[in-house]
Amino acid sequence: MRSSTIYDVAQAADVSTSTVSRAFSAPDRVRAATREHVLETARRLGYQPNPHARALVSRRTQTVAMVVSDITNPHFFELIRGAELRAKASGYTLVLVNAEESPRIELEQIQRLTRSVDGFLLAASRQPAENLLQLAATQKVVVVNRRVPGLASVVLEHAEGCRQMVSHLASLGHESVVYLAGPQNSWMAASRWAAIRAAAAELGVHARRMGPFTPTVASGGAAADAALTTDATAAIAHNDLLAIGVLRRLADRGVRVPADVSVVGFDDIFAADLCTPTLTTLGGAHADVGRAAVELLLTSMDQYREQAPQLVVPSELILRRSTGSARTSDLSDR
Amino acid sequence: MRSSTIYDVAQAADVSTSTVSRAFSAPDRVRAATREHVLETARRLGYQPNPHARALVSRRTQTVAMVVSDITNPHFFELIRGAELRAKASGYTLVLVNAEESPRIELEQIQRLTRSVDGFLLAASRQPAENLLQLAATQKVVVVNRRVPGLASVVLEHAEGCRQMVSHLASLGHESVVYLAGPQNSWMAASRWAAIRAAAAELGVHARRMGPFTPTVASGGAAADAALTTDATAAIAHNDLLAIGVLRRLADRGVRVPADVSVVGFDDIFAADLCTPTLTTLGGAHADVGRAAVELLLTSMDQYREQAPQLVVPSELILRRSTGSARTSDLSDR
DNA sequence: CAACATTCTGCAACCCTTTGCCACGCCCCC
DNA sequence: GGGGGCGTGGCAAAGGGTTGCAGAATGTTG
Repeated sequence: MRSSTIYDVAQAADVSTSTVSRAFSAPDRVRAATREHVLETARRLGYQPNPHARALVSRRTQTVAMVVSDITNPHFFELIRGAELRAKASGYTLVLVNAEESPRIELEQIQRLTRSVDGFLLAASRQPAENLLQLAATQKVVVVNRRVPGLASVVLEHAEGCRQMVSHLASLGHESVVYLAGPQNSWMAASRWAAIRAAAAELGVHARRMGPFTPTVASGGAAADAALTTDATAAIAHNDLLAIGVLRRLADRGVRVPADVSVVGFDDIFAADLCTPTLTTLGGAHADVGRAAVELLLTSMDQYREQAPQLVVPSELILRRSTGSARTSDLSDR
Repeated sequence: MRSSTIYDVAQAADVSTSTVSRAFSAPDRVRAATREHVLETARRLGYQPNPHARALVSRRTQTVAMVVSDITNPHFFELIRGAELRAKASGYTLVLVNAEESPRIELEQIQRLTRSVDGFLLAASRQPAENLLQLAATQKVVVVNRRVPGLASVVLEHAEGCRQMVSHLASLGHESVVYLAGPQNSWMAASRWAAIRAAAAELGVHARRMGPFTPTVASGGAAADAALTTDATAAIAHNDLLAIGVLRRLADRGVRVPADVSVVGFDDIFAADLCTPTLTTLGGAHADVGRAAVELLLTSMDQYREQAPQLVVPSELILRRSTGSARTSDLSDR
């Protein structure tokens, strides 16, 4: 039972295929009465345009790809959800691609899809900037939670957020903090460290960086141990997963949080409000980030922009139980 | 800069387009030397077949769609991940579709995609069985965590799991349990209740069902309150999200878990090990479920099967802190 | 009513591959 | 030496739309 084509509709409506085509994709190029008649016939025949035939000539696939560095990171869920919803609202389909934290896989997957999608959303891309620029020369690209000069981007605000974070710790008496850094090639990791360092300097707090660490719960053990080799009274983990891993390890080692050490994370994932103690973290409307990114991508498809827009979605410091006053005595004296 | 087509390659390699096509998709229809030459030329020209042109005639898109009832449910993460990985391994792309817990949206999205994908993975579908059968008449379909006579399916074992769960509670002295049910149209909810009821009857435990509840943390409040209107000493929540909501509400109301009430969930989501108390739950290798589902779908595409296979992936009862001995006195006496 | 402008609509080429069918050359065998 | 079979490769027809161009129909104006 072959499904009906544009020919069937044309024949049934007694017009040419071009008229049928236009009735759908250029409604004002055909008289209202004719259009109605065609659409009605199409409906009656259950006609649905074949997306591949359409894509073949129009070079529009009505599909966008979202590449995430690690699909298992809960932080991306909201991002994906926002993007999916927004895409659907414009009749676009979202293809999800997992880079598995590997720049090579990321690139391979992108190559593979260049012909089948209209554009890419690159979330937390691990590619060097030049690769991205090169890609953007032939594809529509929006980078998410990363900024690359010349590329459209959406990031969750974090410079000011980091400042607030350090300031929050400073006000609790912390004089030495450690940043447990994310992956080497993560723009976010570098950017956060820069913001933390600047804020620390300004507030007279000593800040150091350790790592890099893979942003997973499993890596939290090593991160916690590293943090404990320092005199820092507060640890800022690259993300909530890492922070939760740190909390676990500290509990195992009998270090009290926040009495002995304060811990903060980034992302405000669902679990941050469940772990013990609950986690102070820099959150924000991740779904909005995803939504905005798709929006940027879609508008960039049908209008040329002199300058690539760089959007910033506000963040919010969520205070929970993992931060408290700095301990006054040395940890080893306890 | 138009990218190179099969014509360019054919011309450069001095063969016909059919030979180029066959060099790629039917390697043994062309002499080894010719094939090498063609492939080399293609490589040199950076030729990549246009997936749409290919799909148009071959009717194969190398894409499968996965429809989930709610993309924000962490339980699906592993499922999605397993499916994505398996699909990628066979050169397939995974399209993710969110049904937002709405049967209507679910159906619309499926319709929209019928022409652009080779098959559907329907996870926790909320459609009535007849809709699914009808869909399966024209599309390749594998249902996940649901069983429909006549359709290929993969489910995480839960009948035996529910038995273990009830048995675990019975051994702790619980004589009355309540099942806080999932959505009305969820096959899983019905199936779990049947298993729980059977096990309870067998073990001499009183079981009742309340609900339905939307399987979210937010609904946990109502579910907990409902549970407290009964004399049940243990609550089995439809999934971990609901269970976590229940835990929260119980804590707010000063009901101790597990001293006063035991709580168990399903899925073993990441957060189940983080909440307070940690949650006893029926877990399993969800990624395997996703993997198996894709596998079933892919094999069903190139080989006819008399009988639709129904796979069952083993589950595992994870004992944590939310279950303990049944209280001996009435809750209101406390 | 003629001349011209404006909408509509149809023709036909094109988008890029796949694939059924046929032709060719070669080897083998009788 | 002629015929059959097999391994290769080419021809050309899809596959289902979109779109530039031009002709037809309709409307406007003087």
